[in-house]
Amino acid sequence: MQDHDPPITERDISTTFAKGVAVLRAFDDTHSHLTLSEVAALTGFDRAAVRRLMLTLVHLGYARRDGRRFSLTPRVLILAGSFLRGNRFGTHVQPILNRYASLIGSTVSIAIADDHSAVYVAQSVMQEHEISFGFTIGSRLPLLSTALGRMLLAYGDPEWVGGVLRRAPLPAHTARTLQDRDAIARAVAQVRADGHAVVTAEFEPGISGYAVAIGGLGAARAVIGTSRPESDAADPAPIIARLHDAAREIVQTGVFDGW
Amino acid sequence: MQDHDPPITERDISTTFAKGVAVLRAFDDTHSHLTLSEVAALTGFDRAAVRRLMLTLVHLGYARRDGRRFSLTPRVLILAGSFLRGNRFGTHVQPILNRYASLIGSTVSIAIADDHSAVYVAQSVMQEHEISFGFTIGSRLPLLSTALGRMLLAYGDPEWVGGVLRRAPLPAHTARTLQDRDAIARAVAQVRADGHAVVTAEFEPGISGYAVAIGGLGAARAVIGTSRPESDAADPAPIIARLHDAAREIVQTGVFDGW
DNA sequence: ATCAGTCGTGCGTTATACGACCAAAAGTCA
DNA sequence: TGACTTTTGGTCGTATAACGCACGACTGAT
Repeated sequence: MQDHDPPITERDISTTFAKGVAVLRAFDDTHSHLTLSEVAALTGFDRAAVRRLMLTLVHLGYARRDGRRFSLTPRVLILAGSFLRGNRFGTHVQPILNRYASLIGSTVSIAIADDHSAVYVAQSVMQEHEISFGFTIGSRLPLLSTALGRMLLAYGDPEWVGGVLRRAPLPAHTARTLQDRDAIARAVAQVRADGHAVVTAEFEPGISGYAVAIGGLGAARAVIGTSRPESDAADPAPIIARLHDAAREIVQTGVFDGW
Repeated sequence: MQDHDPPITERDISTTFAKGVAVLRAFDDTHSHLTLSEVAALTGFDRAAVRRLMLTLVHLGYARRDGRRFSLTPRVLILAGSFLRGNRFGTHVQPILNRYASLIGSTVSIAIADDHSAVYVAQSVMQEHEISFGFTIGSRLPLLSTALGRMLLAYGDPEWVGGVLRRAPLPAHTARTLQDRDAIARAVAQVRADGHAVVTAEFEPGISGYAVAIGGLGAARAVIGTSRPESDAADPAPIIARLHDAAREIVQTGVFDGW
């Protein structure tokens, strides 16, 4: 794709390892306790292979088994922890999020694209606010119907974007969810032109989402955004401006540099 | 070890997958940008194998390459995110930590054992406090010289504990770091008897650490603790009591159930 | 230009994945 | 409750893919 460093990566990639990661990822918020057969069904792999891979995860301590059901252990947090530490996430990125969340007055989140979803990978924390709306790190949002998602699409690889626009599921979360894929494509083009995305009530009724890219048109793989009651925001411009400020600061950390 | 569910796991574990995970884990806070040779040296694997595994990670989007150096991408956060969501971490565990941190007046953290270290996997967040002392999720502490570590040892599998007591590195972080392994073993036994650990100035000068187990003697794989200036704490009992309260609440979430 | 270090590749050996089979448990219906 | 069907987990042999080693090319210093 954008791998210009080594000519290309053909098939000197380890399918076994890739499958293992896929097995690990079969566990998400809706599937936290799975049987071997369920994992096999979710990943499309052979049950025998899934069994070996799952037992490997158990052996390494990343999964536990209780009878026939497997689940992940907190040890998987270590996999992310090394990245967080190595990139000074807690000391450099998190404070930026917290600061702008205070300024804006609503929870600020960073998301990246994964499959057909935008996934929260970081979020501001505010002592008072308890929890915004149940969306936390790891939450998945539809790319097509949210501000974060459309911002990711606007700055994403055109080939990938085309595929998502054509094939990604498009459930009508609300009465106002855009159902016309061509219309969504035009909306994404507009987002690209504007440099920011505002989407109202297409995913959660009465909620408007705001998002800008972290980095420039070809360099951005992550987006930052917030959401607030639709009624709140007569003028989105101040919010967008703040988000751009935050994005600029985050770019300077280098954590979200292109990959 | 404690796998009584299936008789035992012998060699129906996938070494390729295990190696891939090890490669992923070669990236920590002190090694965030590595060459193939460095990864090979850190893991002890062949360079060719490391190359395939790294390219696999790049292909999957979990790593990037810049010339000859590889580094992880924020996508690795997704691996943890699914666990966090699936176990309602953000909505159930995190508030407990935050609440008790306010009560106690210092940052509260959860750690698990990994290799010869205790690793932070969760931490309270306090808007005001900015950052406690540079220790964030992913931080590694020596098992032998910290309260969190000795608590993990006190409730850990005896065989594993013996190995750690005998073989784990024991640098003298401060002038007061216990250097006699037998004395540390006795201290760990005392911790097991007490049900809590207090360690003063053995890791950071002027800082006392406090820790209790999350779960009972055989069921605890995680510990919760805090640290504060040595001068603060004439009487550790109230702090320990609070930590026990927090541990009880966290046990009820089931997130840290034995594995 | 030399030299040390690193990366990429081809081939023989080793180990993994796949599919089928069997046993056992779970679910179903009378 | 009983026997039935269905599903699940574990095992075994074989084709296939990955590993490890060695060699050659390249990069970047000194």
